[in-house]
Amino acid sequence: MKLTTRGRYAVTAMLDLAINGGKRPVSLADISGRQEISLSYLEQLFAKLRREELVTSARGPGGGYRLARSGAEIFVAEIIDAVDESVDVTNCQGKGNCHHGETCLTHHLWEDLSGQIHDFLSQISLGDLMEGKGRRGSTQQSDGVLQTLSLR
Amino acid sequence: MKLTTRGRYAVTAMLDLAINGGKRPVSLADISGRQEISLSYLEQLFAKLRREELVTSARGPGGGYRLARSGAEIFVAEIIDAVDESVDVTNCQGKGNCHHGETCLTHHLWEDLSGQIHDFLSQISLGDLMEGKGRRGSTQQSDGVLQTLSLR
DNA sequence: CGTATTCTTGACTAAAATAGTCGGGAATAA
DNA sequence: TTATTCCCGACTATTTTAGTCAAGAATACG
Repeated sequence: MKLTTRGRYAVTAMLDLAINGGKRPVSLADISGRQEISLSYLEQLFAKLRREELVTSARGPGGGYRLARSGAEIFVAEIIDAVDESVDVTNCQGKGNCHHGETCLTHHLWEDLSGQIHDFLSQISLGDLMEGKGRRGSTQQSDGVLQTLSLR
Repeated sequence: MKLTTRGRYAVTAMLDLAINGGKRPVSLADISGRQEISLSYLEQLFAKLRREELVTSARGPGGGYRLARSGAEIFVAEIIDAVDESVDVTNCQGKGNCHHGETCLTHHLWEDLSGQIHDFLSQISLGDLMEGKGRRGSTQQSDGVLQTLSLR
């Protein structure tokens, strides 16, 4: 799991799609204009999002992209995974140069930690973000993880 | 909040320090050897960790670094914040070029999301990682957030 | 049919971040 | 006094990010 501006762009664009996409598909030019992301960069991102079947496309005038599923069924982790190939934690794996097992220990711990972040982001959907459930300090009632973490 | 290999290096190094640091300080050369991180790169990271008062240093033979507090009081988020300056989400802020408020909306949502990740990592200490509490699928009992997220 | 629109693809480039190098210094334990 | 270790700044190579460009394919619409 990696968390960079590219992932942010992808989540933002998908959120734009969730918000502005009704019956008609949304063109990348529209998203580009609203979110101030360059068109060609969006093209690259959406090529990956389409490959991972998070969006569907329609060519020609009036065409564009649609969410492949409802916003409630698309999770932030999926979006980030689609555009950000994850880090390789394989520094020492199998090489046997781990003195006293320590090298492998910390690597493994990091793997787990990044796995936890992944699990966490797997529970937040575009729908949640739209409804404001993703907001810290939200006063909404819910017994999910998001509420647990609304600390402020 | 950003999550890159640099942050991983820092967490790994701090974890090494937590594990191998008893009465005596731990030299960067030791960490470099164990974790296979270049010495000079570690120097840069520890300069920042020291500035943020997460570690203390001792010069001369037998010198090195110590955790500034106990592992139970040092949280993953602090470490990552110290070495990874956070992303600037200020693309449109104050510029008034947000058509229909949508641009600001998604930016704000992203800010919140990344804030949640930050909150999440603020609850995991080096001590937790050492004890294995940070492990997914851990069978240990605890009513904290870590347990909530141990999904597998 | 023709044309404008939009996705699709690949190659290329500029800028920034990451990871690492180098060399000189200052403190200090032995 | 010497080896060890932190400390610091400047420099460099590599990778990633972000963006450009150009050509092409599908398709709605007049």
